[in-house]
Amino acid sequence: MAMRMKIIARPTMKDVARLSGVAESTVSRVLTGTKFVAPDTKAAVEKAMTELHFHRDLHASRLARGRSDFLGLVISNIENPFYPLLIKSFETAALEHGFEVLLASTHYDLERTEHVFRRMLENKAPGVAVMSSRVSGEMAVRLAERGVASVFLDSDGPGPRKSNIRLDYQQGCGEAVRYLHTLGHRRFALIAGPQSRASHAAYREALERELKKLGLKLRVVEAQNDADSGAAAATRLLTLETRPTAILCSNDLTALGAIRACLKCGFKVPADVSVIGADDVPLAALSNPALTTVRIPAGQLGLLAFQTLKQMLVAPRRMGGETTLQTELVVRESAGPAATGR
Amino acid sequence: MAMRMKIIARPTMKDVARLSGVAESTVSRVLTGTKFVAPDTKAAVEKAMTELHFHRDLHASRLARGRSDFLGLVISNIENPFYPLLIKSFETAALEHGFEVLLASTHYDLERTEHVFRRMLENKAPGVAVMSSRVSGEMAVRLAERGVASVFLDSDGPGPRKSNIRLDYQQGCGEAVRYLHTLGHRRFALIAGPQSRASHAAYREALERELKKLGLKLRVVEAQNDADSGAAAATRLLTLETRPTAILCSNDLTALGAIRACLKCGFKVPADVSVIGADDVPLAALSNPALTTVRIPAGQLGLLAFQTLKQMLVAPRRMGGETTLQTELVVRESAGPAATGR
DNA sequence: GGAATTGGGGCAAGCGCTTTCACCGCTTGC
DNA sequence: GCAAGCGGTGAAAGCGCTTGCCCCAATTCC
Repeated sequence: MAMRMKIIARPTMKDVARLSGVAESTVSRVLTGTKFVAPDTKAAVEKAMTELHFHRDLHASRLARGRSDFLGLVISNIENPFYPLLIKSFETAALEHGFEVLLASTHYDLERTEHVFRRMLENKAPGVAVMSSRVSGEMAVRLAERGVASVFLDSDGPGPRKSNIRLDYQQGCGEAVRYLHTLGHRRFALIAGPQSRASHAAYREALERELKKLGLKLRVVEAQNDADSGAAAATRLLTLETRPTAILCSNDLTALGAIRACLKCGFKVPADVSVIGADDVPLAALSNPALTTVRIPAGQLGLLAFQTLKQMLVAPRRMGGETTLQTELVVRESAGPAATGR
Repeated sequence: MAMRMKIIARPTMKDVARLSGVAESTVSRVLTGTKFVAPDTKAAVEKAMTELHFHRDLHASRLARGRSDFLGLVISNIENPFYPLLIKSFETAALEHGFEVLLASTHYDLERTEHVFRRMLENKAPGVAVMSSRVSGEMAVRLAERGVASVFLDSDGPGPRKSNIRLDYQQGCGEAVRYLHTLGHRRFALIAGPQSRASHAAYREALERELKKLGLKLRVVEAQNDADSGAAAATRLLTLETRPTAILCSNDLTALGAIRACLKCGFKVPADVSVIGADDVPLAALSNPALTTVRIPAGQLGLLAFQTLKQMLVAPRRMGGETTLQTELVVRESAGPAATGR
């Protein structure tokens, strides 16, 4: 005689409780580990769970618990190759500590940004990391009002329940400028990202400050953050009467575009013109010539963002703090000795 | 006299209902739009909501509703530059249709994969897209058993509640082989990804089939999916007695590594040796020489995955289907006329 | 003009879990 | 020997929302 199997489509804790002959509360306790349960009771419950293919319902759990295990991670656009490593390290750290990650992109769009933050609130995320530089600080206030901790990147400092991570471009820019100077470069240009974004403006200022120390000027051309725009900007620079021998870019994509433009115009890189990027995107090392660049440690950034958030969750209703992350020059092949003459 | 403001930390629907003088059910109805509500009632409710800064609790909503609006998107590793565009298009489509995306990476790790799928179940995702080729088909069964629809990439065909998207490498490989043949190439090599993964094996077979039509053989070297491994493989190929004039790669990263290795060994690309990649990663166009490659339309893939899932959600408890996505050769600079002699 | 329909909205029973409180049977302290 | 303490478990009250059902008034129909 075949066993009469009662197959339950979506078994609940009640089913598990009944099958193992305990109360629901006990099942809950072995599930969450919040209280000690006698070994054989526990074993019986676990047996019943596997038998029924039980999976707890996290929505119910989060509702009853009153808070969720989601951490928000807000970025601007996942296609920016700077993000994947950041996301990965944030996610890994979060997972290890029992959080889930709620990833959302703003696409630099106001409406979408609004939507993203509403989503964070509606999902009751206890904390959110905003790793996009173009989100107004007002969002931090709105989050804080609802008790949500936040950590921003390159925003205007910490606030209540809001921390900030500052990127120190000075270090990396200094290294880059001195490196180029040693190689004999005297005419510097920057293909800058949109100056409306704080981080791009900061990068430019860091560069200018370093050059000033050497009594040198910086020629700035503004561009978008993509390769085409970088190529166009480079072309403009190369047709100048006194063209620069060193071109810095606020971004690796722009730099890659600039290099292509140089080659297309008949200038060798780095023999005729040196190009330095910023970010140290994974593929920077693979292009030809391999890109010399000012590295922003994306992996560390993701980890730091998580840790900062975690800390704020432990110490509720307190002011956030500020941490600084260093940048550094990564020397590869796209910069070399300055060409003599012009 | 100052108004006595009753500030509620986390207002609930009950608060909104009380303030606007209606029942909770009515508030719910204006929130979800499931039933018509008279304009002025609606206005009153909305006014109360903004006044209280009300945000609905999605966990409660999902519990009451009995299902969630999460769609799972399982990838292997977000650092693979093939994914960002795929993720973006999937996410955009999902968002437009009122879904949320639950992104998860397997990292080719069994334990982590297990965790990922449990997470999908626990979050009651009604459907999940598995865009990683190394997830066993058993997962589809486990999902289907719980009524979860799934769509896989390059798996072993459709099944109950499981659809499949097949990448047709034949088209792109054919174009690549004929293109190279026309350019005079006769000695072909493939730097193949691990043959244990179905998609890599399929790529190799497609290539061999096309070459057979021309009476040519393919020399295969196996490598990992990264640039270093590609470089090593290329170096091996170049030191062969009869070295190939055309090197195909099952992946752009490998190809980029291979090109660097060629240059390092003193071979010009494409003058001395032609290299063709696969995927068409965003930065393929930016390297030097710009990479000629067999494109896998990541954007279309993401969209298709969503649409397939959506369709299965509409038609419950039915078999899934299979769709094929074409690949195509994108001609850029890394392949050229075969060098004469050897 | 009375009956039948209909649109708008209230009531209340859950959704599946967590957690407080209470309880039971035992060991421990004096 | 009795009170107190304690480890293990159960009963039940929610968590904040959705939704089936019902009701009331205002229409519409004969």
